[in-house]
Amino acid sequence: MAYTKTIKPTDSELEILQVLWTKGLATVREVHEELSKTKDAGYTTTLKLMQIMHEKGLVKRDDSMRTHIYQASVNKEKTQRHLLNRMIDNLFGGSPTQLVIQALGDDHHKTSPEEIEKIQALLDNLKKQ
Amino acid sequence: MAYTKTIKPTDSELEILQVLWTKGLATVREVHEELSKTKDAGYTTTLKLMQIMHEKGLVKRDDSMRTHIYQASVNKEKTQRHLLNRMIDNLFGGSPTQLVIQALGDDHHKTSPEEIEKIQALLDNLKKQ
DNA sequence: CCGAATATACGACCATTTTCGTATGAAATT
DNA sequence: AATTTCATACGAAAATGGTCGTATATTCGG
Repeated sequence: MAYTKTIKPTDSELEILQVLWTKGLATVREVHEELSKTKDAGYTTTLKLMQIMHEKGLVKRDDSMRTHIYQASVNKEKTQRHLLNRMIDNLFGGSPTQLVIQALGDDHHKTSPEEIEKIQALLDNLKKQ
Repeated sequence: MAYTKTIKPTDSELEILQVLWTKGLATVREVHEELSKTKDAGYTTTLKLMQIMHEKGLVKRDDSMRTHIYQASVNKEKTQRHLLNRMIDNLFGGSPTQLVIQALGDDHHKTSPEEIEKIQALLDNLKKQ
């Protein structure tokens, strides 16, 4: 579908998608409660945001009841890869390797030995193909 | 310095920074020519953008001559890591491993065997520390 | 059955980003 | 010297994102 070409959720939309990806189905109130833990915005703000996301096709909703039920309509992994590709092109000159190097060689999110093993296993797999 | 905390270049600013990181020093016209290859915007648009970036401290400039000479004032790698960290937190639940997995297991930018070797070497190094 | 609570819709405001037109002056061309 | 070219500065429109107030309708508790 063509929509993958144009996924460009804003930061706020991404926060909402995160919640929906975790919960699967959720009402505006549920999403809002979740966001309230880390963010400070009014209920109608969240509502409006989700309405706009619905117009854009980022979320689906069941509005057959008074309280609408939302869910993400974009796939989590696909969205992640899409935004990652954008970043690779815009910021790393098209080289995923450069991105990986920066991601791993950083001390803010330091990578544990177990995770290193995991990535190495993935690389071994990739090489065999 | 505190400025690393607030690096948040817009997409347009990032395009300009890319050019400056590559060229080192450049005039507005040079940056604009470069951008014109892939983008369609007027000269004064690029100029204005770069003036704003100067106000924000994203670029430095030598204005002792009629034609000003610009250069990036933010470090490339530092900016990359900063934006990457934002993405890790916002989109990958704080796990750089998840990001790396998505980046490598993608077929749009496929990773060559040489690059895999390079990453593996990096990982071996990381493990030793 | 009535008031309080809760849900959606919608319009409007404000800040930021991106866009460009135009003014002005310096330099180069003829 | 006059004209064209090219550079910066600046103002302001247009687009976008985020915020919320208020109107209206539905549901629920007493």
